[in-house]
Amino acid sequence: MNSIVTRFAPSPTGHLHIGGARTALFNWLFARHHGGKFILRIENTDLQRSTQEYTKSILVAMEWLGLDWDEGPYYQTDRIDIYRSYAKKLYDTGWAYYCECSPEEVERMRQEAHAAGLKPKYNGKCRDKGLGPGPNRVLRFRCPQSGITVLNDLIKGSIEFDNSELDDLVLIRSDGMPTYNFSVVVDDLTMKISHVIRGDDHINNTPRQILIYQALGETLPKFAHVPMILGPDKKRLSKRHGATSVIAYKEMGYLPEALVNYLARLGWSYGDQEIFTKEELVQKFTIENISKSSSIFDMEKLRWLNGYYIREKKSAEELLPLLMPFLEKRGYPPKDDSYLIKAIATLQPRCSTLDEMADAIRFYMTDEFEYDEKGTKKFFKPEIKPIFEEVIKTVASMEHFDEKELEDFFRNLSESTGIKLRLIAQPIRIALTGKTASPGLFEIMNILGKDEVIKRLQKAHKLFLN
RNA sequence: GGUCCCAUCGUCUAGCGGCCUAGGAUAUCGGCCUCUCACGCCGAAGACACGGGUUCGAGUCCCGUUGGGACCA
Repeated sequence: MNSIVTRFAPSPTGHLHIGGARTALFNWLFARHHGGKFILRIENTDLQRSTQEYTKSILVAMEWLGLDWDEGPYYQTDRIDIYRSYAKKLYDTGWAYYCECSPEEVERMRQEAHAAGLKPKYNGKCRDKGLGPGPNRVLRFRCPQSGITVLNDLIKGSIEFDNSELDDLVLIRSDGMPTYNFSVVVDDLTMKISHVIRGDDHINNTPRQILIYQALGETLPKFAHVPMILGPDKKRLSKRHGATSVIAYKEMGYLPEALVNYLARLGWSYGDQEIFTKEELVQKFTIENISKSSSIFDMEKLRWLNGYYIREKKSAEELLPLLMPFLEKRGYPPKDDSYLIKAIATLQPRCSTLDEMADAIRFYMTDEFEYDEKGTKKFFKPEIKPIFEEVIKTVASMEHFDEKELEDFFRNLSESTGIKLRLIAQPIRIALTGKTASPGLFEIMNILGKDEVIKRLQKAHKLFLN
């Protein structure tokens, strides 16, 4: 048994987003790599913005990604007493003091300091008043006024902070709720977290947290601050960049394996390798290989990777149940599994997402589709009419109607008439699919079946060749 | 504004002082394959932000500048 313990601690104020998912993934990978423990903790002390729906949604997203946790989910709201007992400890040892300054007063201090060209911070007015607990009083940390605090970050290296830059942060608000910087310390130390792996937007919070650890006489966990994920405009990835939640990618037809692979490679690398199974990631993941600079979320590469997983890493059989919800959403008439599997196999190299596949599969599901207007104009020329009729006639009389027989027939027809195969194939393709691009003609004829093919050919004949 | 972080092709990255004429992936473009579209294969174009040092030698180490980002306000 080793003592590696990591955690993911989202606030349920929104769906699990891409950045959070990657942080969770890195924590999970690190724990699994070392045979340690991965804990899930819900930081819901922001009562105004936290909801149960978002909590649920985050758990669902974690499960969908396959990031299983060994303990939790713990909820901070269940742990208020713990925070208060640690707060009392700090108060009893003189590391914390009560402050009765009103929010307006503190705001004024900041503005005055700012106006005077100083750091805008709390001026320590109540520091030495010796106040006890009481209504409208907050508990503040007695922050050292001098010296430096060093953060030895596993990713960024050694970072020094001047303690004089820090002010006496609030530990417990007047309503009795702990602040983020306090609860996170208490949680991480009581849960025996060995490695705190989180976004580097927390770097500036870390010296305060370190000072609290020290005041409590506790040993520090290791810190690893991973760089942010940015949007194409190099700003922190957010709603205005479009889909940012894991759930949204699920709904767009991305596979969890592809998203995990993509996220793992965003800000982390293993030589030139691009494709990783989850087992490989667990085996190969190290914090040393996390890059120090932020990275831009590249939807195009995710799309490529998802397409790769669809065509190379999944069988048509495996894809079927995953595709079903997308088919149902479109209200297609039901089809046999064996039929669908054959259809899916022809679409695998042609689709990057399940959503695309559900669109592309339309002509297999129904003959109610629009005909590509430019295509019909271009390929249904009067001179093709006798050929088209010959096709209907011969195809109707075919015995096997398999790919070989079909291909032989079309090639012979092309040769005997001297008309290029594509000029024969394209109107047929449009008649069967409505489009000028599709899977192989003989494949789709074979899958659709003779009766359906004849039916569609006759319909197109009536529409475009009369 | 203050503090902190970061800096290799458009993007993700390899590189941890000589193996670099800077490699891979994606995207882009061209070719091949071909019944169309994809897939696949082959090829092209494309980067060490800038300036000083250190060193026999710097993408790699140090300093500065510039640029970007985060946090606090």
